[in-house]
Amino acid sequence: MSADAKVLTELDRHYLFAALSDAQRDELLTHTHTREFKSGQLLFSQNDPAQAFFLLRRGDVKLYRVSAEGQEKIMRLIRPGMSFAESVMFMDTPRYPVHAEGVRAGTLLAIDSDAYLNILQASFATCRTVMAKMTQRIQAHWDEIESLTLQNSRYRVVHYLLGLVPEGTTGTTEITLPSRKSLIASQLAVTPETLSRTLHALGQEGLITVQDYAVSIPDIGALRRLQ
Amino acid sequence: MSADAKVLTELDRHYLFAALSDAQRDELLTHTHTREFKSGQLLFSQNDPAQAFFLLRRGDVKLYRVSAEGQEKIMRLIRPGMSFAESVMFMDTPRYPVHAEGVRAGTLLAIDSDAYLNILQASFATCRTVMAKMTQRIQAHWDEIESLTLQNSRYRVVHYLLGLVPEGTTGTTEITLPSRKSLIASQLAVTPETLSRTLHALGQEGLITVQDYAVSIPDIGALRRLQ
DNA sequence: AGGCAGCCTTGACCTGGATCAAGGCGCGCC
DNA sequence: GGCGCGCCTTGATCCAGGTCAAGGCTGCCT
Repeated sequence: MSADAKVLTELDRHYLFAALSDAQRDELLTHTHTREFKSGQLLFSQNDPAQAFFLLRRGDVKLYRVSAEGQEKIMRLIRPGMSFAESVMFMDTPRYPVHAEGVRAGTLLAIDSDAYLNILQASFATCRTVMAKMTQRIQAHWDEIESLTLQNSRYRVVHYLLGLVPEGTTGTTEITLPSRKSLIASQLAVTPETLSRTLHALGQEGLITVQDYAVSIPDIGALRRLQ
Repeated sequence: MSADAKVLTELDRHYLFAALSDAQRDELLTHTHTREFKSGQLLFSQNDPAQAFFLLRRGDVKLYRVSAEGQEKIMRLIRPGMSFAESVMFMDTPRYPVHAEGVRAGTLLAIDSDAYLNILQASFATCRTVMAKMTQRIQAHWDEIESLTLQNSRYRVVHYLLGLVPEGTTGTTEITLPSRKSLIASQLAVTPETLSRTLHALGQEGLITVQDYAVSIPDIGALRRLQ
C-alpha cells in the first residue's frame, strides 16, 4: 500500500472525513499537509490564531494549559487516529484554546479550516455529524467537571483505569497505560506522588497489580464496585 | 405589546433564533409550547430522553448533577433569556446529561428538537451559528476545568466576581449577585462556609464590601491583579 | 564502565478547605 | 407578637492531598 493510500484509509476511519464523498475528500487533501514533530516540540500555543485543525497519525500529543504559577494541567492526551482543535474552526476569530506539545515524536496532518468549512456548507449530513461530535465533546466535559469536583482522587484513578478496559470485559484483564504516569496524573488533576500512592494502595487491596506500564486487574467487577 | 409579540422579540434576541427567517421562526413556534414551573420543581432528570430544548423567559433554573454520596454540583445557572439543553438534540439517542430544577418560579419555552433540526437542514448559515455557539460552550468548559483544577478557592471567587462586572469597567463598581450564595458556592465547587469566609477575607482586605446580594468593588484593578 | 538525567516511589510534614456544630438574622405564617 | 424555617456566618476540628526532600531504577551518552 502506498503512503498516500494509507493516508486515505486513515482519514476515512475518522468521523470528520467518513461522511465526505471521494471528490470532497480529494479536494480537502489539496489543502492538507503533513507535519513531523519531535518529543517536547510545541505545535501551537494557547491564543495562537488558528487556520488549521489536526489529525494525529503517529506519536502522542498533549493539550494543556498553564496556570499563572506555572503549574501545567493536561486537558487531553491525543493518540494516533484522533483529531484535535477541530471545533476551533467555527469561532469568529479562531484561536487555539490550549497549548499543544509533542509527547512522543510523530507526524500529523494539518487540515485547512476554510477548506473544510466549504465542504460542510455543501452537506447537511456532514454538518450533523460534526455537530453530534461536538455535542459528545460537550458531554465529556460535563462528565469531567463532575468527576473533578464531585469525586476524590481514588475514585478518579479507578474511573480512569476502567476507562482503559474495553467495553463489556468481565473477569480478569490486562491493560497498558497509554502514557507516562506523570502525564496521567496531570490529566486526573493529582500529583504524581498521589497517583503512585493510590495505585500502590489499590495493589495492597488486591484490586490491581502494576508493573511499569502494565496493569492487570484480577476482578474487574470488584473495581467497578468502587466507582 | 401583545404577549405573543413579546415572545417574538425575546426569541429574536437569542442566537438560535436570530438567524432564522420570519417564516422559519413562525413554523418553529407551532412546535413550541410554554411551560410554567415553581421553585424546586424538577424540569427534567439526567438520562431522561430529550425531545425538546428550552429557552428561559422568567425565573431561574439550575442544571446540576448529584454524586453517588448525594452531593449536588451546579453545572450552570440559567437566567432569563438563556437557552439550555440545545446541544442535546444532535445526539443519536438524545438524553439530558444533567438534572434541571427551578430555583425561582418562572416560565420557559420548550422547543421541539426535530422541528429545529429541520430548519437547520435548510440553512447553512444557521448551522454555522449553532456550531460557533457550541464551540463557545466547549471553550467555556475548558476554562472551567482549568479554573477548578489549577486554581484555589480564593482565585475562583475573585474570578467569579470579576465575571459579573461588565466588560471594560474600571475604577469603582457595584454588582448584584445573581443568586443565593449557596448556589454560587456550588457552582464554584466550594462549600457555602468557604465562600462566606472568602468574601469576608476579601472584605477585610478592603477589596470588596458585601451587603446581602450587593457587592461593591472600590478598585476593580486591585481585584483583577489577584487573578 | 561510570555518570548523568528522567521518572517513579516513599516518607515526613503542612495546609486549604471540608465537616460538624452552634448561633444570628430576616421573613412568612398562625 | 412569637414561632419556625431558610440562609448565612462563625468557630473548632479533621483529613485528603499537596509539598518538600531523599533515594532507587533505567537507559543513554561519552
